[in-house]
Amino acid sequence: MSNITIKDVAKKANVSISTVSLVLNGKAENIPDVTIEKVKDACRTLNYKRNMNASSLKSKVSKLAGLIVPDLENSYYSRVASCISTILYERGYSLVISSCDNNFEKEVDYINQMAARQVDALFLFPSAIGLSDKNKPLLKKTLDDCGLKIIILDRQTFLNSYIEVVNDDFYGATLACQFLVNKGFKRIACITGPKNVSSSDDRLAGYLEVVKQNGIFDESLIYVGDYHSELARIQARLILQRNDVDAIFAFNDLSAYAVYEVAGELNKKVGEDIFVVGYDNNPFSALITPKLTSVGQNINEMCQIAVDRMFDKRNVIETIKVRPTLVERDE
Amino acid sequence: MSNITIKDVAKKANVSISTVSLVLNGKAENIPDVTIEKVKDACRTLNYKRNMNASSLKSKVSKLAGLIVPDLENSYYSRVASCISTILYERGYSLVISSCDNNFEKEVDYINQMAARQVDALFLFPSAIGLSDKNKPLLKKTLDDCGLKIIILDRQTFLNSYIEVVNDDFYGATLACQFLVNKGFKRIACITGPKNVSSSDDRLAGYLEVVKQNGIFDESLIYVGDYHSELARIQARLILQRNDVDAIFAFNDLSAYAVYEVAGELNKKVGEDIFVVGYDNNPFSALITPKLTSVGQNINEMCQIAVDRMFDKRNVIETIKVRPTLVERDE
DNA sequence: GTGAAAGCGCTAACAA
DNA sequence: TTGTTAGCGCTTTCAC
Repeated sequence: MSNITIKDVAKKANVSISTVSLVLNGKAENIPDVTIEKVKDACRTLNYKRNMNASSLKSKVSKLAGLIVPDLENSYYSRVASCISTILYERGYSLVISSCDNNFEKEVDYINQMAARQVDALFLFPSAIGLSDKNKPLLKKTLDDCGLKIIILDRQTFLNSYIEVVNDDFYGATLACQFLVNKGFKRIACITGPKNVSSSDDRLAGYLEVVKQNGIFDESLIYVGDYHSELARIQARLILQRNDVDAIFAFNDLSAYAVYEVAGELNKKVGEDIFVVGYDNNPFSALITPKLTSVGQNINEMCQIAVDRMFDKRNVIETIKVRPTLVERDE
Repeated sequence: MSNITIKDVAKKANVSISTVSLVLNGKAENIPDVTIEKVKDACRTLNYKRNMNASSLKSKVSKLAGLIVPDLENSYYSRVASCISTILYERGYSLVISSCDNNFEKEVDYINQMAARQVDALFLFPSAIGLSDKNKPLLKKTLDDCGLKIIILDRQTFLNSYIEVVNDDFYGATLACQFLVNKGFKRIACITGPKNVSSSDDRLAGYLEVVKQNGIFDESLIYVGDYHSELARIQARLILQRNDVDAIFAFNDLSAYAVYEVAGELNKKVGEDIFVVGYDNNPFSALITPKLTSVGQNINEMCQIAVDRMFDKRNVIETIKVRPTLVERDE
């Protein structure tokens, strides 16, 4: 830690402390260019480093935002983290990122930590466990008490107290399903996510909407998954062994990969014997053969909206739905 | 922002400010339990939130660490970020994570920003561009001037001024190559990374060591890649069309995936007609068929060592090499 | 064991 | 236009 302060700079440049502060904060409209230069020179020669803690203590603006995600190792969240960080960088903000690892205690802890750090806004991707009936009240209390500007992302919480920027999962599912219908498939199975998780419930609603509208609904074609590989493999095997299914709408890409795997074992060819569409647009989907068509959340758009809301002084409490896009690939 | 301060807590609990501070910092050895309880109660009822900025301004300890990576979207770095964050959480530290997106200006900027934030330590994964002959001097100057405790990760910088925790790429390559030799392969090609990037150079040295020692060296089996898919596909095609190659050591998993892809196009079967080993142990390698055997950097070990060094007051400047492991899979 | 008080580095209102 | 000054909320000696 350097101990060169604004005071040293002022002395070196032969100006007052407040002049230095003004220059440093770009509020130097009324200060002659020569003075500005003198100050900047002094900063450079002294190798002055600004102390944001002191500045934020006084000004109540930390130029720091917080991001809490359920699992940073998940590529979806790391893409989001990267995206928010990039957008904030343009505005001179840094980002504290915490991954609660789907642990509710940690989630609450991190929210409080963010408050202690005086972040100017907190972007929260609520974990599924935090949104469970059991934990939701404490989550709400923590959020209310922390006094931060909260922007909820990804999942609709129905807490009705915060700005929410969520994915339109219903719409995304209709996109995927309609795509399959347009290809002429009539026997379209799906591998869902866990029950009572809103993303999966919404995707299922979208699926039902399309199959029913097209008169090809068959309840036995709905296979409940949990977004993980093991169960998806089991369900994929059951589906493929039926021999009466044309296409599968997997509610996430990981489940779609399981279909690829099981198809290989059963000597079926994805893209010929069975057609698959995924959800999430995981980067790997472009690497497998055949490349997987997948519904892609518009991460950039979501993050951009979220950051815009962070700086929006009006602070309107509302839920904004971001529509995903179907990324068509090989098949 | 709540405006309840330590002062309010003191008043509420009928004790002095310093008593509250002592309790809050766990330095309350000489304070009776009743008093401690009174303070804690007051904090709870007032919903007091500690202001870390003020605390760190005074105490010179921010309980904040910084991490700068070249690209957070890359799963390797997001795994690292998650790992360091988890380890630091145990010690009550938060982590500011910045992704410089392989942009050197941003990298320098972020280093200075971390200094301004008074982080207690900075973990830096230097970008390739930052380590180029052109930029290295400025990188060093920035690092020296920032006055932070620096811990370089991943790549050896040869700056000789900082603690470095790097991957032993030479060793990892010998592991991969020896594995192929043990399987009885004699015609082992490789797809390297970019020239003059130390990780690739070291892996090549490891490859050469093993093939030469086993008398199966053939210069024409070395195919220069760049860690990206496009070039890897071109090289993979050339290799497979030779029809005299048993096995391929791809210097990263992405290049290995390209071999899978091209093999499919040429109607060759990975695991039968051609054997592949990768490097990086990308999570996706467990999902493709056949599952890819890959050299895995020991991320946990690397991060643990790095964090240990952060708290090591002796501050010995040295380079620690972390040995990777071969993760054997399907083939 | 507890309290008073100085001051960390900075900002901003006010004065000159 | 520039300088003086009073804190921001907290830690930490040093008295009591």
